[in-house]
Amino acid sequence: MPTEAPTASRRRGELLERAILDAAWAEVLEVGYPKLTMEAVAARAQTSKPVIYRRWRTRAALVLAAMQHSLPGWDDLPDTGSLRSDLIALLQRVAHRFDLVPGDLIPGLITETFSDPESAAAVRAQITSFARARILRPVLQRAVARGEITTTEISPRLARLPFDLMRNESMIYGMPVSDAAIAEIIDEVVLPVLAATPRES
Amino acid sequence: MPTEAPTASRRRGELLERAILDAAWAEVLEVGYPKLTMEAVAARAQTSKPVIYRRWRTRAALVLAAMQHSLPGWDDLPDTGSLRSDLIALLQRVAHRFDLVPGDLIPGLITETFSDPESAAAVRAQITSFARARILRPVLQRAVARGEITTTEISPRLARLPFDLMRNESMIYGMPVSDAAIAEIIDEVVLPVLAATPRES
DNA sequence: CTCATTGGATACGTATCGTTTCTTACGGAG
DNA sequence: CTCCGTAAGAAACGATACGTATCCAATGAG
Repeated sequence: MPTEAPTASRRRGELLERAILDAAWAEVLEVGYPKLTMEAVAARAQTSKPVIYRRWRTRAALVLAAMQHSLPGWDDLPDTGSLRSDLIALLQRVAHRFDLVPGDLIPGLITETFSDPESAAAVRAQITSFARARILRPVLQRAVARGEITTTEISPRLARLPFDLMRNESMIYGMPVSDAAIAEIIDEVVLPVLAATPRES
Repeated sequence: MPTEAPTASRRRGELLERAILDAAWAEVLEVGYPKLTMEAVAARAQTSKPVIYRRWRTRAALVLAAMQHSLPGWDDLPDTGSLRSDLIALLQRVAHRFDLVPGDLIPGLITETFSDPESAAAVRAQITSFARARILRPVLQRAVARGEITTTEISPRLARLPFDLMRNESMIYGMPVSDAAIAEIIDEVVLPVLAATPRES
């Protein structure tokens, strides 16, 4: 009787890959990004360093893949009755998503990919994935239908604005973005600028 | 005749401290934050590791001190004639200040101080030093005098807004913030929200 | 059944860590 | 001018993780 399951059989392909990504994500959650080592990931996944290095050339690439593998997708937001409450619900959902990611991970990835434009772009794409998720769009459409605003055609900058402010808040303070901060962002910045902008004559 | 000046004499106190901070800053500029090693700093400063560790317990503390030691202060902004051009000038100055700091440094410091609240707060204080510098205040005062806005009494959130957006831009893209981005920030966000906000009755 | 592929174990040399030990230069007190 | 406490500086420590090379065996395709 072996004291520990000696790796029932030798894994390959998808199965092995998922095991490594799961191990990497578990390591990030447990020890944080700066203390994550390839050796620890290999040990946790019950494999060896070369197997990992064959697939991901750097720690950053591995962890980015692990993050994409582990984070859930975006569900639709229910209609909460007003633009303001829709926005609150949206940003609270963003905040909850941030909570799934250790606070040192995003800045860590930015730092380590800084001198490699390709990986830096990959990190940036992940960070700004809100844009691709088109998560703001339905909120604006409902607001137009209610007559609260006049158009969904806002500039890219404006569409980014709430998310940029959330990301900034999260990175700077390194803790969950509070409901109070969300309310500030919406009431003092987002709603005023949405109200002011599409006023054509 | 010695091939290299063998450290003319043994330095102490202020002089030594400045030499170390200068060496640390030079290293950051040369190799970037992730590749900066205490040994390299010691070598460049012509001293030894224990001397550094006696003063700063971590790499992050050393580099933060080096940054504070090396960055210039804030000069007053000349009156450029309008709120918009004043804001443009202000954010361009912020952008130039960002250019003095390698793009991987701030996220690197955030990452490494993440699990030590005290150092994290020190980093945060440095990052948000715009607030303490009260650099926005005179711009608003002049705008009030011109009749462009009605009050300088804006909320802390609004006072942070331009800087938060600049910082976000800089961290995400890891390159100098373009004049186009500055113009977007001002024309699509800051000015509209300033115009919309202090409208009482 | 055979064989090319690739997982997995191991070990290598290197780099840097943070600390310890020891010597010696400096500079203030008397 | 001398003495002596303080701190600089050199060297070496064990530890850890790096990224790579080598080797063997399990696997699955044909």
